[in-house]
Amino acid sequence: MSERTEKRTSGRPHDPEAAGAVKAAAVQLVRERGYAKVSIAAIAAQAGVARQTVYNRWPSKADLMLEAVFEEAWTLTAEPKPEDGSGAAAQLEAFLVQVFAHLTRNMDPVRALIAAAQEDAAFGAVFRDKFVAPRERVVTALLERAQARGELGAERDAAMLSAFVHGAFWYRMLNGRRLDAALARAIVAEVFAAG
Amino acid sequence: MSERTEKRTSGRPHDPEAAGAVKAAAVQLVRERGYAKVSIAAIAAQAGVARQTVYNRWPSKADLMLEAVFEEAWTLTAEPKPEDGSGAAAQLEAFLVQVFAHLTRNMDPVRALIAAAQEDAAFGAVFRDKFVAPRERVVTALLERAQARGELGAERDAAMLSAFVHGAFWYRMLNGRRLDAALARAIVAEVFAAG
Amino acid sequence: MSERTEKRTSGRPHDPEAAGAVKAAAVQLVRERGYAKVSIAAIAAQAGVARQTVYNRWPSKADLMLEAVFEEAWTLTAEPKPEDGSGAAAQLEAFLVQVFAHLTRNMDPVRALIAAAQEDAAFGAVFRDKFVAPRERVVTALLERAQARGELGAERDAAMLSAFVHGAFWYRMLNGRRLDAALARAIVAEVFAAG
Amino acid sequence: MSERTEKRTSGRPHDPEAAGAVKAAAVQLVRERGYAKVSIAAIAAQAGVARQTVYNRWPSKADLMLEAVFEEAWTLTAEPKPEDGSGAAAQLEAFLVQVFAHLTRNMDPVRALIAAAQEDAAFGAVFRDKFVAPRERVVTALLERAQARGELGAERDAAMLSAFVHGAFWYRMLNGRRLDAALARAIVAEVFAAG
DNA sequence: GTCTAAGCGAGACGGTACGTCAGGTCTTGCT
DNA sequence: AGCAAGACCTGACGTACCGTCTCGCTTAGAC
Repeated sequence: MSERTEKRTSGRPHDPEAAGAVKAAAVQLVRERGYAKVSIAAIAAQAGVARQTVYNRWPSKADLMLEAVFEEAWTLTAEPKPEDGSGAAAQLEAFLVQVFAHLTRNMDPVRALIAAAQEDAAFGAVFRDKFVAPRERVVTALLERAQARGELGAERDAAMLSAFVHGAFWYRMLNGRRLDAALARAIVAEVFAAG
Repeated sequence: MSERTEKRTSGRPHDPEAAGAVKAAAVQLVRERGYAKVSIAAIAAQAGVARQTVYNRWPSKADLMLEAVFEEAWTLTAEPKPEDGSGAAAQLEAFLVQVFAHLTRNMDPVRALIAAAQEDAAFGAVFRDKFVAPRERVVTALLERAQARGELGAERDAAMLSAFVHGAFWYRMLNGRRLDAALARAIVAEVFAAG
Repeated sequence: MSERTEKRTSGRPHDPEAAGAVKAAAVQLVRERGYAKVSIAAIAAQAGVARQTVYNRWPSKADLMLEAVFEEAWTLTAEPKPEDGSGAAAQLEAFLVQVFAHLTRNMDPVRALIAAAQEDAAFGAVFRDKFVAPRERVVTALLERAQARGELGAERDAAMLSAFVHGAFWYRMLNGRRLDAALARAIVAEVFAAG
Repeated sequence: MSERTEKRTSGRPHDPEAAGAVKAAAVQLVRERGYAKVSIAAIAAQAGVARQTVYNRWPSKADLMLEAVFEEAWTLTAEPKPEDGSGAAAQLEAFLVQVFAHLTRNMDPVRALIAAAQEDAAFGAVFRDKFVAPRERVVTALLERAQARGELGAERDAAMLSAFVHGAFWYRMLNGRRLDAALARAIVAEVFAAG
């Protein structure tokens, strides 16, 4: 995620294990106690690392969390949907099921990250660029393909519908409800309700 | 908002000015600096009130904020939509315009409250009961009336559509976009797209 | 102890039980927890009395304590030593044994009062007038009678010796040692050592 | 006073100036306002140091005071009395004059420390070990040497006399009287009165 | 028998200080 | 030059008391 291209010429290199240990500790502790109750000191201690080492790499707890939680998600959902012959509705449902599964496993950290994005504008921008926007684009592209193939009315606003879709499960998630297959189905049904 | 039925039988009564001053100070400071950068001490100082007085009445900054920001909103949106002869689409749009106006004026505190609801489960429950659920019910009821009058397909899921509607502007708001009349129009258009 | 001569003409009279309950609660709590850890609120609660009622009667915790602890001691030691025919040494020893018994029973409150007298000059003055000076005078008078009867050298400084005597057991007490009959005997022995 | 034998192997070392500044500020403020009216926050501010830094090093105000006030006194009185050929009475008087001078300069902090020792048993123990006991031993040793040289009756109880001596000026000091050369002379006179 | 002054239980109020915690920076010696 | 360790400054937290102040309610002696 942070392939810093500038080569540093001298000095001790970054401990390759440190970053991983910190991220693992961060995710674990957040799942155990919740984001707000985890301090950087606690993460460092859990990782067996000095507190400064955390500061050396991430400017804030939220940035660390973003990297820790979404490393896996990134590769997972960034890949474009393959044209597998199924209809757009089925593709969307499959995508949502996949996303819901990941979110459900990381519910607390994700909610915490969305919260952090509200309170810190700079982090919010990074969060949207790295996490929110790509997913929104995936759905928008999917819907546009559906329109091109006549599966969705050409007069519909694909970008707005994509926001509807994400909004629907954000709203559920942020209000503490479950994200399950039934929800994915219901969302898809409403999106395609008008034929 | 706080129709406390239990009569305080004895003891010095609450200073009626203090609560108002604190809430006013809270709203003002949050608008100026943002929720996270406002301390309870600063609110108390701005209100000309002892810090303990704030703790006497509200268990947390979020609870204070909830009361401070939504006192007005409550009376505003709790009132049932009058049957004014206009169509459901127009009613929904009017409702959304009204809500958007209030949210826009209180954007930062509202985002902060949603964030707080993510980090503190107890507060989240209160927040949902007092603020989220009533608004959701207003829209659900509106859509159900629309179904009863044939303005919306009977097979649609009114509750889910209501979540769509709220989700759409939550998603926008939480990602730092404006809530304007165009959005209200677009939401209504998509909801009623399928006739 | 507080025969306020000014008669109040009207109004509800002081509750006669309140003062007693407060003093009893004060002594009990101090013996249980130590002076510093007892708040006026706790005393009032224990006495089943409003906090203000305590403030109505005593200007400070120390004043309350002084009255609570020494009501009994006052009558006990204020009475002049009877000329009972025994020698001055025996009289002094008897007096010390009596004082030690009372101090031992109220060790913690007494130490707390001496401490309070160090930290609050106004209270210190009262403490000395009401408690310290009378006891010192008793011993001084006793020693002067001893000099008059030739039991103590006329060249000795009775006032200084009295300070020696009190100093000896203050020093012991303030350093957490017991005040027992052996100490009384040793003090008397040294005072009369020079014949 | 604090020969901490454990070597700190790593980590940032204590700021050598901070501790000194804090102790100086503590002594100064106590002399100006009295112990009870000095808060840790005020000491830290006066020293130009963070409040937490004070908590880092001393568990309580009393511990800080003990170290601040008696650093000088420690070296002063811990040194054994040189055998300078003068008599025990003269030696004792010289010692008392020296002690009185130091106490007089630090009257308020010392009284506060004695008070603190009454209210906090743990601190009291430290206070006695570090401050009271050594001084008592100096006098006891002096008196025992006097006995060995026949300047003081062999039948006298040196330890008790030492307690008399200290008790005499504690009693004076704790009752707000001055500690002057006349008192030193009077104490010595009474101790050696019996020859 | 009202009136009225004062005590009382209760508890909010303006304050001050407490001790804790976290964040982020800086300074050691070691690798 | 990164690392482990840890002291440092900053600032907010929530709690505990303090002493004062209002309430509504007794409780008597004065009118």
